[in-house]
Amino acid sequence: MDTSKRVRTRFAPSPTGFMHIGNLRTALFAYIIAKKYDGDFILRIEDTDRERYVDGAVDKIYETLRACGLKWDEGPDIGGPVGPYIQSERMGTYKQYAEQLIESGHAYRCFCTKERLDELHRQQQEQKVSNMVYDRHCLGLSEEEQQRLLDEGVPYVIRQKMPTEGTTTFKDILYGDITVENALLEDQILIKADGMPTYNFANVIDDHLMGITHVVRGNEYLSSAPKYNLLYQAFGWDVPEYIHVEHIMRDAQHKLSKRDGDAYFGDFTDKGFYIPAIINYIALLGWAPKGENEIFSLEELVREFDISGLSKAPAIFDIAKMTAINAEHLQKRLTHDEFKKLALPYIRQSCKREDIDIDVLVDAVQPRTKLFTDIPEMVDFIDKMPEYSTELYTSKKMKTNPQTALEALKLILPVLEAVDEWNTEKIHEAVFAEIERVGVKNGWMLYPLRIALSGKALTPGGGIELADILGKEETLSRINDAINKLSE
RNA sequence: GGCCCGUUGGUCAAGUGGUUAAGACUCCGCCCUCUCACGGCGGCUUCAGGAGUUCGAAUCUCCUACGGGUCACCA
Repeated sequence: MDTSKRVRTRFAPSPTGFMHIGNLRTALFAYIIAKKYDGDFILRIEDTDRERYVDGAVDKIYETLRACGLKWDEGPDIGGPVGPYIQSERMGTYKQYAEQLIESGHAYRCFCTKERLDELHRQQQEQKVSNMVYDRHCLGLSEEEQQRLLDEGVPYVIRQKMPTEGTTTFKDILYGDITVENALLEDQILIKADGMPTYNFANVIDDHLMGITHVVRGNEYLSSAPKYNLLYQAFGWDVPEYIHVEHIMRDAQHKLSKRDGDAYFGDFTDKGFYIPAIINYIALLGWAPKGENEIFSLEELVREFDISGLSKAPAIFDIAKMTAINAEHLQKRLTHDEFKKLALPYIRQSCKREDIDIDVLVDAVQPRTKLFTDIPEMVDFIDKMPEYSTELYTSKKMKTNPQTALEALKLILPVLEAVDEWNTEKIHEAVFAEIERVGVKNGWMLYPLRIALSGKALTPGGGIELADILGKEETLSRINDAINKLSE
């Protein structure tokens, strides 16, 4: 990879809806590469297709990129030296360059109607033509004929004139040199009948004018890349370096699509994923770090990234792995305060009580949270003791059952009543003194306590932690209730 | 169908002619333990197939198979 010039990459989405996770990953790699080499990351909106334009989609792009921390150095909202950064505002430019190509003999006007093109296509299919390309009907038009059609106001497109012989080679950093026969290349449309440029043309013009040095894009553009090279050559411009990244798949046969309900960025935040973890995971899809660690913040990704770690094969999306990465971030990377801030809204979904020790609760919840959405169910027993069966007191391993539980709770009640300073340490001290005095195993005493305070088989923390969270009054009250329940 | 690209365990993947073929996730056991989780230990499972080149191939070459991409006045 050539980094002798200032590196400039771009993310060039079309405002056609939500942010696909594969698209976001392309943006991520473009961002990382720019930042890795202290370069610029540019945002350009490709809105040349008026049919597919969706209102609000541009805002969605800004919003998602910002949420992910992919800060752009130049873009439609903040401007920059090579704007405008919205293609629909650059119309004159494209037309002008296309005309230039006509004059230099690299392009020509085509007046073919949609009907003729459809018919041509139908015939080619019928005859099983292997290389179905435009038949260059309008290339043979005389000057006079062209002028006549122009005068009549017949709509036309501008097509690129491909060489009929030889080969074209382009270079991709990942794939190396790829060579194709020029005869196989179609005379692709550069300017549409409505005057708008096609993606294929606008891209080349903008990437050049904006000084893009490295084009990071989806693998679906790999086969059209030779045509771009020919365009660059026709203009006498330097060709940028390409990095085509493979798709993210649902399984070996299918790309991740909206049908699966988990193709868009928003789908994952809705499911309780933490944004830096999403970024971390998608970076790992199709890229492998040098070392063994795979938990990274965005800044660390920039530091660790190396182009040689990129994969040429499609990667299958694995929600289980993403969940594990998410858990790592939540449990290990976040401080108590950071986690508290993010988790509180989820805690409050099912736990409204204010008279509990929230910090102890947060500490209990954090190491057990894989997804934020796990939290409400985890803490719902705090507001209200759930209905539960006394069979919960039975544990083979702890050697407990409803009878021993009643015994244990009766012993523990006065001990807890006597605790003055209500915190985990003091409660622990008092309870363990009692355990020692009675001469029983920890579990024999503590397991029943946990059940009595929660009514659940699984809880965030053991009996002592729960007691601390609930406070002295509530703890004693719940133990009394349990004793009554077990006495029946 | 033509052209282009790819193929290491269930998944992500390291590996660039000589390795007991890393690591992570998943799953299963065991340990730790006041449940679960965490943590620790261990296990299952991999070079798509076939020819070559070579003393030696997951690594190089060719063929086959399979998969993906592309063949729009969409991007």
